[in-house]
Formats: sequence, structure tokens, C-alpha cells
Amino acid sequence: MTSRNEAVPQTPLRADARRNVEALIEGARTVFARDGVDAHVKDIALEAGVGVATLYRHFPKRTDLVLAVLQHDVDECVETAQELAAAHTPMDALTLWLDRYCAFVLTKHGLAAALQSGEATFAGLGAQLLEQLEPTLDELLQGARVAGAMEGGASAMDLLRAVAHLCTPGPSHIDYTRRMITLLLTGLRQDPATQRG
Amino acid sequence: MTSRNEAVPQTPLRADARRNVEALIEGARTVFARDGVDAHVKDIALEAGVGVATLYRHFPKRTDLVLAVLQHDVDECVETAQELAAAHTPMDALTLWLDRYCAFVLTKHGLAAALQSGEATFAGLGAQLLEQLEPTLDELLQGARVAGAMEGGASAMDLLRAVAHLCTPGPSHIDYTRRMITLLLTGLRQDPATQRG
DNA sequence: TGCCAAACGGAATCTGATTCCATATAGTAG
DNA sequence: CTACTATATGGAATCAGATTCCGTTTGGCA
Repeated sequence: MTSRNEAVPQTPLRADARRNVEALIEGARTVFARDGVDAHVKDIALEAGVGVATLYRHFPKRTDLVLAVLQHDVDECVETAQELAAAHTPMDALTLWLDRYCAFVLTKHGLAAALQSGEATFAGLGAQLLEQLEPTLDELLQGARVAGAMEGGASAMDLLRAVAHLCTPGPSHIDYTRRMITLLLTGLRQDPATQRG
Repeated sequence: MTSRNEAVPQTPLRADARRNVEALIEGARTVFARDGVDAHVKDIALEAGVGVATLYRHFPKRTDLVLAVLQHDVDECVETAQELAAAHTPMDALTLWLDRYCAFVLTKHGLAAALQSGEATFAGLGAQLLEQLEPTLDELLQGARVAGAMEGGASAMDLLRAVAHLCTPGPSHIDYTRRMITLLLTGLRQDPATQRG
């Protein structure tokens, strides 16, 4: 929940304002889930029980709201990894976490897709979110490598991106996604560099 | 270029209308490339040298235009496969074609992303395009299997989707994409089903 | 050459995002 | 406890862009 890049405002937010920000993020999550990323700003304000001006005060662009929702969930994802790492063998933790991460992306696939299409605004932002997850996965990978469970040449960032994109087809293709991730993990156990062509 | 699902109109298009449709697709391709998928309808009409009403007559929804452009390129992609299959060994043809396909998706990644986010309108349409590519890739895969070059359990559709999604990060990550595809191909040479966990 | 359905261009309309402003409130000083 | 003011708010006004309407033009045919 505590975001890595939470800009601390010059003058701290007033109590009511802080409450409204919370309500807006929560409301946005609800409405996005119900109506998709293209949900109307008005509906989000309504759901949060505030006026549109309030929404715009805290999130100057529609897209800032999308981002805030994602950020919120990314934070949760990081926490999950720490819990798993503490409770399982390295390879299990890795596999389990990728499942979680996969579920996360599936849920948010609409939002994730928006990150890709809206040229300027979002360029690099998806990347920024991934960067926050990277150390998390990297730790899991290191664990698995130390345990001798894999040797593949792909980095944590590579994998994050791969899984993120593998997951975008939508919730109805979990089987497909699983198969592809299995394929990737299988490939990871080899040294891919020399086998192409 | 000749699309698989080109609805034949009851009364054939008048000559000028046919010309305008061409101009619109071409213009849309240009403007999308320049301004992104969210380009203004007006600009597209301008580029094509027609009024907006003309655009709407032929493409009732903005998105129909996006689709038309994609369709156009998918057709080209299919042709390429046939040429490659005729000129190379099965595994080479497969690898080369995946490179082409990859380039195709990279170029169109904005359009492709739009397919994912705009919930209702596009749902299943990305899939429809992929279905047109499927027999193409399937033939290449069969060729490679017959030649004994692979045995993996992923289907043509699986691969198409995987590559499509691997390519979405954007043009600046060709290295990443290559590595991931290599990883997939490596995994494909194994029997993935039993190796997970 | 004349007819008229098909097609056209651009103005009008409609929808939804963003901004403005008069009013209300949290937080603080007296 | 009350007054004060910067911060925050709600809803109306504005703006941008997509879609529709309608009077005019044109291709194809008798």
C-alpha cells in the first residue's frame, strides 16, 4: 500500500481531502472492474461520493487515476512475494509468485492494455510499474539459481514483461497462459543463447 | 490483400466509392502511424481527401477503420509465409516468418493494444485476426515437425498469441523480444507438460 | 442526354472530459 | 469558543472530438 514514489506534498493534505483520495481510488477500482478502463469519469466520482471537480483536483488526468489503481495493486504484489519467499522453497516460491503475478495481470489486463495504446501519456509508465516489481522477482530468481534449480539467461525484467504480455489475452485463456509460462520456464532451464535458428 | 471476410455488398460499390475506401484505408494507415491509434477522425478524412461523412459511410465506427488497416496487413503477412515456405527449409521458414510476424506486431503494437483495452467493441476481434494467421503458421509448424526439428506441445494459435503479446512492449525492445522468442523455441524443443513445478 | 439512387461535403448535434467559480470546511491563532 | 483563511468542494459552464443530418453532386444506365 505504501508506494515507492508517493510524492510528499509541500503542505500535507487536509483530512477530508485524504479521505476523498482514498474513496476515489477505491471507487475507481470498482468502476473500472465493472465498466472497463473507459468508464466515465462522472461515474467514478459518483461511486466515490464526490463531485467531478474533486476527482480532478487529485487526479488532473483521467489516466492518473488508472495509474493510482495500478500502483495500489503493485504494492500488494510486492508484499505477496515476501510472504511466499519466507514460506516456501525457492523454486516453489518463484512458481507460486508467477501464478499470483499472472492473476494480477489478468485482472488488470484492461488497464495494462491502456498503458500500451495511449501513446504519450503512458509511455514508460508500464515500465515504471514493472521496475518496482523487478527487485522482488529478482530475489526469487536468485534464490532458485542458488538452489541449482535453473540456469537460464533471462533476467527478472524479461520474465516480468513476458508474463505480463502473455496474460493480456483475457481471463478466458488461463490454460493458454499456463502453457506458455510452462514453456518459458522449460526454456529457462536450458541455455537458450546457443540453440536458436 | 484480398481479405477472407470481405462482405460482398448487395449492390456493388460505385467506382468513386471504391476509390474513396482505398484512400481512407491508406490515409488511416498513414495517420495512425504518425499520430497513434487515437488520431482524430477528421485528420484521417483530411489525409484521405474526403469529408467525414464519407468516412462514416464506409466505416460506421472509428474502430472499423482500425480493423480495416489491420486486416490489410494481416493479408500481407499470410502471403509472406507462403513465399518463405517455398524458399527455405521448414525450420528456417518458421524462424524467418516469426521474425516477420514479430515486426508486423511491433509496427502495429498501438493498434493491437487498442484491441485489448476497448472492451466490447474489440472483444474477440484480435482473436479473429489471429485465426486468419493460424493455418499459415500451422503449416510451417507441421513442416518443422515432419522434418524432426521439434516436438513441443504448443499449438500454432498458442505461438501466435505468445509472440503477439511478447511484441507489445514497443519498438525499442527488439532484443528483449528476440530473447523471449528464443526461450519459447527452446521450450518448444522439449516436452513441457511434465517439467513444471 | 436525362434520370435517380448512391455518394458526398460540411454544418449541426451529442457525448463525455476538463475547467471555473461561488460556497463550505479543516485547521489554527487569538 | 470564535474568527479567520487557505484548502477543498460541488455542480454548472466550457471545450473537444465523434457521430448524424441534410441539401447538393455524380456515376452508371436507359
